Amino acid sequence: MSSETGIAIGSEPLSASIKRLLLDRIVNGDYGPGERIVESRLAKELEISQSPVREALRDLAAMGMVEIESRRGARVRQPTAKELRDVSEVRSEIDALAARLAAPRLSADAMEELRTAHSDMTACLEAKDYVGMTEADANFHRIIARESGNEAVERVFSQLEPFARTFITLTSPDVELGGILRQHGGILDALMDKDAGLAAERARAHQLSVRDAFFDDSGAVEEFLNGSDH
Amino acid sequence: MSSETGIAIGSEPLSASIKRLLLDRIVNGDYGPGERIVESRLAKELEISQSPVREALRDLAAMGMVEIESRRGARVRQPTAKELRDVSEVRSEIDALAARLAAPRLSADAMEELRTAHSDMTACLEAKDYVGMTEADANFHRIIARESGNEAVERVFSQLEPFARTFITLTSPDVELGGILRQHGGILDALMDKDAGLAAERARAHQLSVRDAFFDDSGAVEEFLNGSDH
DNA sequence: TGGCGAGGAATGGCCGACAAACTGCAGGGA
DNA sequence: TCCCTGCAGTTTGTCGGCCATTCCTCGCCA
Repeated sequence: MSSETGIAIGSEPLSASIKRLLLDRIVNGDYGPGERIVESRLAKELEISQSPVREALRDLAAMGMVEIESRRGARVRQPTAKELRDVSEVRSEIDALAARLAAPRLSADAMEELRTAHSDMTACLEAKDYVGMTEADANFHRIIARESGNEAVERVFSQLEPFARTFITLTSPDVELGGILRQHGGILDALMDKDAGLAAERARAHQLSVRDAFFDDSGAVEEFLNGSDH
Repeated sequence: MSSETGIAIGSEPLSASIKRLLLDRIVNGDYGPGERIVESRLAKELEISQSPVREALRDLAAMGMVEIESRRGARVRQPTAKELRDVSEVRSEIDALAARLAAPRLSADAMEELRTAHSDMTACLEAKDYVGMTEADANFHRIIARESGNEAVERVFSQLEPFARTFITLTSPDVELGGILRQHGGILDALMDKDAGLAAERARAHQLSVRDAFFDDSGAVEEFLNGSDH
């Protein structure tokens, strides 16, 4: 389960719960691209005040998931195909750096985590559980980012990661997911061999192949390409 | 002038003005590292309500300039030397990517901007105007990021850039600033030759040399290294 | 003497309300 | 017919206030 209607989780601030709720709705496509999110309306729907909603929207704007124009409100950011490519391109460098840094310092525990994430993903693919697969996929890369020991890498990664989720949600059946798994396997192998250079190169190639998928495999994404090119 | 006491600028939201004000105070060192920023106190000082202050703090937290703990308030983030190194390392990849992408598509206007930023920086160095120099420095790199045509590069860059300013503020007289200028010159030349590979390599080397400055040149920063190394 | 719990002050989180700003539309004049 | 102007509805940005939690101090008890 990801999230139903319930919001409160323990003593966590309301705004954080709302942020997660909105993120879920966005990456799952409940909110259409470009759709407007009205603070007061959402507040009424959730039976809370405007303030926490406002804060959640600000956080999402900082992540780039929504766009806020002064005095004109927030709307779900529709990443153009170009932007998703842009993000993948940056990810190719970030993930390569992460892999290079992580390789020599991977603990046995972390390797175990990576193997688990990888087999989770394999299982999800066989079960055709694409949502679960995106989560496992994100997890795989997140572990590497964390194990890089570089806080800036972690932060940048977590900012860019939601875009990847949007991608897979949009293109799920079209993309050759088995290829992603194989690439992950290659990265995993290189990391276990503590071959930093190879791991970095494979991580980079992986993201670049994701980038290129936006052209070839996905008709669904292409329709977003509305004059964003110069 | 950067900002005095006045806050309002045109019809811009209050929170944005406050954000700039706080950023100024932080990078200029008016707020000590780790110092607490109390919402109600600041609101009273500026004779406004809590809400815009709160929002500004949230924005700064998203940038990593302050740290907010739930129910425990905000404090100025003190980047450890390790973290500044981390950021520089990420920047080395981001800036290299930016330079590589920008090289083949640089317009004449953009090149002119770059030359201007470079000579501004030179002038500031001669005038020993270190604050102006940080601004010109930031500008130089920002132009390249913008001209990369990759929105994700731009966004990530703008998130990481304030850390660099902290760096120079902290280390101003200690670092061999002339070296930075020479490196900028090298990047500029490569860009004008539209040599993407060379520009990228020089941009990367530039940031890595910044990273290494945290060890050699600055005693002021070293005191922050409190067990953050593993 | 030292640890521990009660009590008070400080402060963040959330609320409900309101004014200013923006949007869209209708009506009048060129 | 087209553009400018005024009006009404909607929504943001800001306000002031209240409650709950956290932090700190002080007195109690072992």
